[in-house]
Formats: sequence, C-alpha cells, structure tokens
Amino acid sequence: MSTVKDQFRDYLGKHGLKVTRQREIILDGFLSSPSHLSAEELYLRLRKDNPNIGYATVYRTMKLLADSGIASERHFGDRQTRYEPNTSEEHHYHLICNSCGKIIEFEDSNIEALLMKTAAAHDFTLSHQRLELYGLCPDCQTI
Amino acid sequence: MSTVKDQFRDYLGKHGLKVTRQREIILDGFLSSPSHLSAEELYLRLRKDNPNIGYATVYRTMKLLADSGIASERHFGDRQTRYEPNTSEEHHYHLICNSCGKIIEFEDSNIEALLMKTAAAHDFTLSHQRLELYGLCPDCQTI
DNA sequence: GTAGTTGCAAATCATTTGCAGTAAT
DNA sequence: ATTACTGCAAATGATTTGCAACTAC
Repeated sequence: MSTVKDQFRDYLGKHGLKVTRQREIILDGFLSSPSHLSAEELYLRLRKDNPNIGYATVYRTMKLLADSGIASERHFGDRQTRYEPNTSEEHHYHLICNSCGKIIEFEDSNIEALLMKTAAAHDFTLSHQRLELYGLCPDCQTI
Repeated sequence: MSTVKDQFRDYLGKHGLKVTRQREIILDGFLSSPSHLSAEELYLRLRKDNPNIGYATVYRTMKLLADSGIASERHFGDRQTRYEPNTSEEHHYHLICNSCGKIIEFEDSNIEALLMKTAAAHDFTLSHQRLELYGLCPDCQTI
C-alpha cells in the first residue's frame, strides 16, 4: 500500500528533487492538522516543535504538495491561500458560515453527477471543481 | 424605473456619501466593460479617457459598488480580486478554462434547486454561493 | 563532489491608508 | 461652511526570490 508520504517521496524522486528533513516535517504537520490551514498557520504550528524551520520553506513545500497532488489550494473569503488534503477521488464541497467562519465539508453524489453533466454539455473536460455555499450556520442564526 | 446609476446614487445618499465625478466615471466604466475585470484592469481602461483618475479611487469605488450590491467580488485562480455586475436575482456559475483562461457563465435551475436543498439540510441560511468548474474548453482540448 | 535546499532578509504584488488639497453638499 | 473625496506616495500583508551556507544524493 502506498502512503501519502510514499507518494510525496515518489514525486520528489521523479522530479530530481530531494527528500529533506524539513519537507517530511511539513508534510507530517500538514497531515496531522485540521484542514484548511494557511501556510502561515501551519508555520506557526510547526514552530512549536521545530523552532528553526523557515517561513519560506513552508510556503515552498506547500506548493510542492499542491503540485504533487497531495494538497489543494483554496481561497475562501479572506486573503490567505488555504490548503486541504486531497481525499482520494470523492469530490467534496463547502458550507462556510459568514459569522463564525466555520467551514463544513460535505459530499453529494447528486450534485457531482449534475456538475459532470453540465461540464459535458459545454464540451468541457473537467479537471476540478469548487462549490462553496455561504450563509449562517445553525449556531449563528439569531432567533 | 431605477437604473443602476440611480441605485448607486441612492446608496451614496443614504449613507452620507457624495456623488462625485470619479465615482460616476468608474461606475460607467465598470458597466461598459467585460465582466470579471480586476480593479487594476479597470483602472488601466479608465486611464485612457481619464488620465487623471487615481488608482486608489478605483479600489475604493469598487468596494462601494460591492457594498451597494451592484457588483460582486470574485476570486478565481490568480491573485487579483475580480468584479462582476450583480444580475438581478438569478444565480449563475462559472466554467473556467485552465489553458486559455476563458470564463464562461451559465445558469442552471436544477443546480440551484439542489444547492438550496443542500443548505437547508444543514440548517444553513444561505446568503450566496460559488460554483466554479475548471477544465479545458473545447478550443483548448488537443485531439 | 554536485546539484538541490534552507533560512534569512530583501523584493514583489495586490491592496489599503495617511494626509494635504479639492469638491460636493 | 462643513464634511467627504481625491490623488499621491508610503504602508501593509501575503507570498516570492536572491543568495551564501548547508545537506541529500
């Protein structure tokens, strides 16, 4: 079985890039953190155990993770780029609370089927998709 | 009948803000340009006829247009914020070509109904939604 | 040993803001 | 008159890059 770490090592090898201590630390940190962290947030988390790790290295490595297909870059309302692990092949979507910022992931095969059909109707070869629903979560709705 | 220009004047008046020559020029320019322009692109267009208009004024005015409900801010792959006019109440979605950058808008009441239902299932009060399908447009698909 | 990598600081890019002069109310 | 607005230049915040020292191969 191939773990995500193997997948990354493999990608690095195939591209003449090196497996370094920092890259492994960053990948580990990314995988064991909540989803949708920004590079800066991940950097701050990693700092705790690895005070010597560099800001730029985190940015560079997150780009590598995105290139290797392990992570996806996302932009929600704010200015920062956020990363989420790529879950096998199931697409998922997001509900985002305008008030508390909570991000809820969900999947829906009906939606997925409909989007596929839509892309096909426009002769588009689909690579990826983004669906975000913004509103107020149950907790933030005043009565 | 209320035009978009009236809507903007109205918004300004109600908020103790002033109707200025620059704001009218920027609104006109925005309305007569292709959709999905960034503030910078709009600024460059406006410059041609109004060499004295300021960069910051365009940014500030685009924010006003967004606040007044005339325009919406959007983020596609790149770093810039893009603006599109708000078309009455029909929601629309985007197909974006990874190769040539073309942006195609479409509407789909089936998708819309499904999204409403999904939000309701999570007890979310929906405010707005984003759906983007990325891929290759017919022209960019190599055979 | 060679080529890629790191960490720092400086650079960049989009956007925002302070301020003195100007214009709308 | 008063208060908001403009345009410039300088500031900011996120991200990128140049470079000399370092580390994986």
